[in-house]
Amino acid sequence: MPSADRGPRTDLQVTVDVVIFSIAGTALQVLLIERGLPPFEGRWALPGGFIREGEDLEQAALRELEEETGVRDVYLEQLYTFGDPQRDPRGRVVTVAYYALVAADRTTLAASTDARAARWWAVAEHPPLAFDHEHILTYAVERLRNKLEYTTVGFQLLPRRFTLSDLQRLYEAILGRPLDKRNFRRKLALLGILKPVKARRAERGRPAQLYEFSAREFSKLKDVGIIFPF
Amino acid sequence: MPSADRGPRTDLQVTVDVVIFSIAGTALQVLLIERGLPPFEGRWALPGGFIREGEDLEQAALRELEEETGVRDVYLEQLYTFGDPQRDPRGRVVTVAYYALVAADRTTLAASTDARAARWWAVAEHPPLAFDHEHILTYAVERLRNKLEYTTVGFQLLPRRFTLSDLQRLYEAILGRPLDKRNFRRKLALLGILKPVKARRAERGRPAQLYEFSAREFSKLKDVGIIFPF
DNA sequence: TGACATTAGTGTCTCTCACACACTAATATA
DNA sequence: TATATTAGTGTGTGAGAGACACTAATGTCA
Repeated sequence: MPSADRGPRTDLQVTVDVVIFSIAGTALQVLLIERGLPPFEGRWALPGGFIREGEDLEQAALRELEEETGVRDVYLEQLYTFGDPQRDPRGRVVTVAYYALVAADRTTLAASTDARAARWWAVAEHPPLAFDHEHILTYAVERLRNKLEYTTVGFQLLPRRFTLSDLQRLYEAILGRPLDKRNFRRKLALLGILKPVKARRAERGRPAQLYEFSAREFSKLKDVGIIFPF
Repeated sequence: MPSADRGPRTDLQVTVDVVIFSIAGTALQVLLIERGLPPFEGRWALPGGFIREGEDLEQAALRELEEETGVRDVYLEQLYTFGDPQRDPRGRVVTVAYYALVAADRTTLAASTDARAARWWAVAEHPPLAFDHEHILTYAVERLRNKLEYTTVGFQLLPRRFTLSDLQRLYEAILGRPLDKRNFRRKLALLGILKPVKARRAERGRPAQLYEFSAREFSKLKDVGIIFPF
């Protein structure tokens, strides 16, 4: 905390940047915005902006998220704070990065009343990014992968009802490696946090059982400190 | 990133606070500073201060660390960024919290040329803290516990040479629960990252073999993605 | 000098979980 | 009715986690 050190500085800004993830088919997607102003005009960047008066950091991140996607109650987690003095050519800008997980069916890509272009990119094929956003994105993907292995955050990326194959594809997309179907399903069954609903879904091939995530059962597990072991 | 949003704000500060851990005997310790100025005059607080011009966040944390303890090359990790608008009565102050691990034998508690009182407190018995520092400390302890279970950060808290009992006491102090001696030693042996040195240490009872941490062997493990499984 | 207190050091068994692995079932369509 | 496509199911093996109790080496004190 401030002591009788040297005085505070004033030419300094704090922003919040949000890495918004979603899933499309078999690929992990990230929402990017094409910058309309210098610096990095025309380059793509993570959505973000200055924090406002009286606004908590997480509130600011939620606001950015809602502005871009129209959704509100999604998974959001603080990622890391980047403060390299050179990271923004305009001056000293410290940014607090968050990442968010948005279910594919809920995202409406907030009508671009905003003049800026915003679109989803497959993480594996995204364009060059402005500022140090490449770094932030890489870090977010890494964190997401780790979290996936010992929590259930991944469920946030699926619609309310989904098949076990959906879930497995999700995990494979994020982890970037194939998983064994039987082992995957066995672990899931062991956890007992999915409940089958009275509906099936047929697209091609044999129809698949639909499931819902059972927050009830899950909270029981959390109480006992059990986590999601993929 | 800044867009054509509303303009930046100027009455805003960024500080860095550092939770500095050490081990004394059987208890986890944290370094606190008694505040000499309002707000919270007379209260104890985490060491910290404003970031300086052209100074990276981590540099700022290292500087605070060195000012208080005189040590430089220690384990330091960014913890979390706290930005509640009410957290500092003087105005909007966003703080980036770090935590550091300092070996007991290296800490010299930098001669208090500084007028401020600084001392180690057992985490379990620390006094009330200023600002939201109680919250930060709690979070740091939690993080340290987690890290301890899947990395080797804990070694940073011991002197270069130590006994297996020292190491076990360290783990028990941080985790707050007893560990089985044989299981503990077996896992350690399996990792193969400790090398015995030609010396033993006797205080009371049977003299104990001294060990050193083998960074060589450890880096081999890291390459393969193996981690410390306590 | 021998009993005692104190700390260091050592193996085995059981159970759970991770991982490898291949076939049958249900539907749509040609 | 054959074929393509996706869903669904069980077992065996190996590694590691956790429970558990005695012997060894030293210092101290009667």
